[in-house]
Amino acid sequence: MEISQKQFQRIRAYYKVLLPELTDEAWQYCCENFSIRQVKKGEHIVREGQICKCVSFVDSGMTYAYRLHEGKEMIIGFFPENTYVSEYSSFLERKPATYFIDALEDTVLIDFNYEQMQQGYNRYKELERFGRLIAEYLFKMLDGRVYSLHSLSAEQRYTQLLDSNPSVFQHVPQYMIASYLGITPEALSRIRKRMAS
Amino acid sequence: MEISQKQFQRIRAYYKVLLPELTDEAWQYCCENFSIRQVKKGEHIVREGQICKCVSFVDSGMTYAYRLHEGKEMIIGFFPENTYVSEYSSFLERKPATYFIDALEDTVLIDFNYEQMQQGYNRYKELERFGRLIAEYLFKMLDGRVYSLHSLSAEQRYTQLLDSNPSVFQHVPQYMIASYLGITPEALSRIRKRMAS
DNA sequence: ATTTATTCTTAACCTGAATCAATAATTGTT
DNA sequence: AACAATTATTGATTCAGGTTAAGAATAAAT
Repeated sequence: MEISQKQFQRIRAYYKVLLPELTDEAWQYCCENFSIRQVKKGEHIVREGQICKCVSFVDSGMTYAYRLHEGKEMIIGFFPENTYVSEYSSFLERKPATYFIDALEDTVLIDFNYEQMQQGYNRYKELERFGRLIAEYLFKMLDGRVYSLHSLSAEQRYTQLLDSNPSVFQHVPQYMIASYLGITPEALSRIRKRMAS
Repeated sequence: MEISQKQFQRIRAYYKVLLPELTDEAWQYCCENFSIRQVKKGEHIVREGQICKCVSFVDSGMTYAYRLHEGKEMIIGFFPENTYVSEYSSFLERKPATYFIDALEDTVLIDFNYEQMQQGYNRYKELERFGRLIAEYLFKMLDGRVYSLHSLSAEQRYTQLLDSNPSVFQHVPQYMIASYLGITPEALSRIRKRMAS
């Protein structure tokens, strides 16, 4: 599918945040190797058990990752517009994904697949660096998540999410947020009630 | 302080696990820029509030990371011999560390500081790659930790640690393991009792 | 607009782990 | 060996959050 000039611009802007020194040459390589993917609400983007083949930029829409655990959906995270999403451990190690990634709304993804990225790393020093910066960025995300799950109470985790990522509440039903926070929908409802009064 | 030839060999072996293509030239650069540090039991390696200046290879001994939270030590992780330890978010962003890293036993560290690493990244494509692989490695560690804290019960987390990292139990008092698991020492004691019978 | 499905709330009760408090077992020290 | 200090266990009590079950509020579909 075609990628519009506007989309290219947007992605490039996001690249530049991480990597100001991106050259036209390396960018050209990226442009030639992106591929675009449209996913309907409720469809899988990554399937548990299959190797995750790419890192995807969420151009528009909303995605989330979840794991089936003892019959329940445990929600790992939300990845809105203008973020990168991937089952990164599966992607890195070429092993079956341990969780799903689905579209919560109709979503447009821009994919960069494993082989293309590895080739990019080999050809362009800056892309190698981009790979490092992506990994470092993802590390920092998880670092905050570990802190939150390890040291904060359910209520503190909720308030922290409200502060740090309020837009999620516009897109995601409350029972999913509860699962993300590691509590039941009932518990979240009670926390909200307690905080309102 | 001097680094022995034996120590160099050991570290190189650990580099090669992540990065088989390490050349002699890049390795030479590393050797010239390592510095060695001896830390006594109970001493700080990284202090909360100060910028973490290096990534350290634990050549011998035992280290652990913990955060002071509401008056209590929350133990983030254990880093034994032959692993890398750092307050990596602080290191990456040049901002004050949010937790401590201490020596649990007399420990020998081999430090690679920020400026040296950045310079290495610029000079040697392979070191840039090494930086990426380190970040990816740390990502995978945290990914498992998030899964454990989010989806497993205290007892499951304990059994998982027993399976995946039994050597920790030789070096670390039980109350620290409890904190790492996110429970009290009393709760861990009860879990052990329950499992024994 | 009415029905149907989904999501959210509330209440009663249950459970795993926290807290408080005391004792037992280790480990370290002189 | 005797003492002090640290670490681990056990019991009684409390509490956050889970479970079950029902009803209220939204949203979606015909």
